[in-house]
Amino acid sequence: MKFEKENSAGYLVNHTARLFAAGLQERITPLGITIGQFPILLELWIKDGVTQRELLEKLALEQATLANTLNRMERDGLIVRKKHPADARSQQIWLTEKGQAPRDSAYQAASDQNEHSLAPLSDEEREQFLGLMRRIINAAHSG
Amino acid sequence: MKFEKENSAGYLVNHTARLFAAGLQERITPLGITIGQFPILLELWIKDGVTQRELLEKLALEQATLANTLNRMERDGLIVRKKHPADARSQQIWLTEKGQAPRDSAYQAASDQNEHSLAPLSDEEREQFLGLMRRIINAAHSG
DNA sequence: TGCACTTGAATAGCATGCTATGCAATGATA
DNA sequence: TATCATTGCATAGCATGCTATTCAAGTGCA
Repeated sequence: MKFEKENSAGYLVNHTARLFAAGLQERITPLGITIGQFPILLELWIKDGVTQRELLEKLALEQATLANTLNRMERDGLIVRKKHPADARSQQIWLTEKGQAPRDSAYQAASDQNEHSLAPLSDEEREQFLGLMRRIINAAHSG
Repeated sequence: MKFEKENSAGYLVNHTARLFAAGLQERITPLGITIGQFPILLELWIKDGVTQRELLEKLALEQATLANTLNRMERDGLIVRKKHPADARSQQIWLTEKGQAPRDSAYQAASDQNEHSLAPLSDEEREQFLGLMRRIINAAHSG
């Protein structure tokens, strides 16, 4: 039997993901944010003042991963947690000024990185690529 | 300005990679190996007795990442490091019986996971998917 | 030969992400 | 109302992967 990693979807997708991550990392480090914080910030830039649970519903992360990343974001001054008025177990998560500021630059950085990594693909191929991944993800979550 | 993560290649590829990783993890845990060890084992199953540097050339990893994972593999009894006869700085990395044993089951596990994750795609689409990723990776390494 | 440069590898320190566990607040129910 | 289950979250502990640093051993050259 044999197995070639270069023909393995799992290996290739892992490698590809690390390339994207490294590129984005480099672009957003100057903004004072990190790649793990990025998806969380994307949600908070749409709507903050939410609970961790509400945030979790929009993110493909485990609860513990989110809690840990929020800890680092609070440490870094990007967010604050405030008492929830109706439920003492939970807190509302608010962006600070420092968390709000990098929004547009971060959007731009992510767009630039996507453009850079996808440079070898035509527009049609880029759409194919996104579509294939969406189908893989949907299938994983349903079956 | 706005930015939707579900339309971002970087976000989707990260999510997809985590799905593959989680699935493979589950399949190979019973074999006593982990997903980080997997690519290294693939190379050692082809040829062991090599130096860390030779191994590194075949893997898309940083030197420190490889050294750390090899440490855990040694701790877990999958490999042994033996003195290199000609260069005291380096060592030869050999698979133990425990490192050799899971080979065929591991190949099968990875194939099964690929098959499972790619289930929603036709054969042609799977080839497209692999081809697109190879082009992204190649472009990243050359430009 | 002696000294500087390079190479091979280990380590420190960190972020990301996971599972498992703990715990307090809330809710439901007898 | 007292009890038990559920919920929301934090923490411990780990693997993976990165950058930066260190260090010993080898190499090259004056």
